[in-house]
Amino acid sequence: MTEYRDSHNHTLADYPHPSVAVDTAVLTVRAGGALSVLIVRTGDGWCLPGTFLHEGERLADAVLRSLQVKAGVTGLSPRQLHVFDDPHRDDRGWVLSVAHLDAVPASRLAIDEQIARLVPVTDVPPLPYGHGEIIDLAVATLRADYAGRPDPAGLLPEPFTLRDLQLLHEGVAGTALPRDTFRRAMEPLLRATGETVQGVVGKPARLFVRSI
Amino acid sequence: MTEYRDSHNHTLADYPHPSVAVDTAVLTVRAGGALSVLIVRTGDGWCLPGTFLHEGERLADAVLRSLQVKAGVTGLSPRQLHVFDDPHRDDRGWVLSVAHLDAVPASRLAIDEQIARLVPVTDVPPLPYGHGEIIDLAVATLRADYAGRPDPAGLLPEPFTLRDLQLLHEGVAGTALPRDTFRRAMEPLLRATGETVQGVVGKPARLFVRSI
DNA sequence: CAAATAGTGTCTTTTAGACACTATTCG
DNA sequence: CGAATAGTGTCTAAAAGACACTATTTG
Repeated sequence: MTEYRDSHNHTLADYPHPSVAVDTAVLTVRAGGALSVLIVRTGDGWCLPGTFLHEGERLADAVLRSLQVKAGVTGLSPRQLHVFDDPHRDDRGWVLSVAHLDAVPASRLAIDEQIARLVPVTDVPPLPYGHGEIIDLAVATLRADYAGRPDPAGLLPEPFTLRDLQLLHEGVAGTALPRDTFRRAMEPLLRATGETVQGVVGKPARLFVRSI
Repeated sequence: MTEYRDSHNHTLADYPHPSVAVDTAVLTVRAGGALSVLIVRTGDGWCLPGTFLHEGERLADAVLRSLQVKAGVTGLSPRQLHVFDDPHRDDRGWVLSVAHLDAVPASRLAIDEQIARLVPVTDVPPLPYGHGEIIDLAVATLRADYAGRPDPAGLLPEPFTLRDLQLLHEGVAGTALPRDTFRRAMEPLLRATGETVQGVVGKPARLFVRSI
């Protein structure tokens, strides 16, 4: 096994251990098209949902557990962003916090307005303990993911039209995207179901599913 | 402060805490141009250098401490890659490992061949505990960094010629790069000192320093 | 038909790369 | 001079974007 002995030849049990927490930026695109983040009420203000890691628990499971409690969400795939390790970050003691990103369809968020809110990422109130920084990192990460592939986080229920997909990507990017270029970039990465949307004004759009 | 209470309303002190370790892929480009990684001897085989986090210590400082001991290196800038959190990863108990990347000029590595080796990343022996995966992640991260900017890790002593820079980038990338395209991409991001190399065969090359 | 939306052809601009040419040094 | 290396002009191919055109539906 790895020799984690240091220069004084101490081993695992000799040192006090930190508490480990997870904090998560839950991102979603709301009906209006705004990329938004979930924040929860704490004492006097707001912060990202988080919890302490339980014994023998995986980080991703701790994230899911905290979101289950705070927003009634299940079955997602948290992604690690960064470990915040300033020993004086938390006044209750030595706490490492592992920041996560989780993208969630808005329809799967069951938010109790008393304890949680969904706010546009362009309009986040000041948050304590570097949580604003976590959101910035999460947004940048999600945007990078969406730049090259169609809905990698699966925010859109299948099947969908190219228009649906573009509106979603514009919500994530926070800017308009050129329609023709978007189609040419994304269509090769999709599979047409052969069906079209019925009963709408205009030429019926083809329906697609993610193919890769 | 953040409410890290879970659904059972326990707090910080109620749970056992994990040990936290750091493991580091130290990457460098050797004289021959090969991107290489530092591995250290452990009992029967080899692994990445690592250590346990001491009380109140920052992760980056633990990384630097472990490298000081294992390779006599100081003053670098470790970069977090990923937290490995499988509770059964380490048979001595519950250990979270934060994988890091640190790029180091080969000239600053003081390697005692009895306890450490520098091996090309194309020729890494099988390593235990996911350390091979850490190296893959570190290499991909370093290559992404080097794709767009001149020597972002500062592996090359200033001033340098465009040829020196290209040989370094080719070492990191593991492939040849087109000379003219490389120059046109990098020159705007450098500042010419106005000096040239003296006493070499061929037209004397201009010297540059990183400008951003 | 008008309005609305889907889908595409084509032109321009930009960029990466290929290639070849010129420039300047040493021996 | 020839060998070696530095530096650059120019052509081509590929990609992104602008623009406009055609296609198909509802009302």
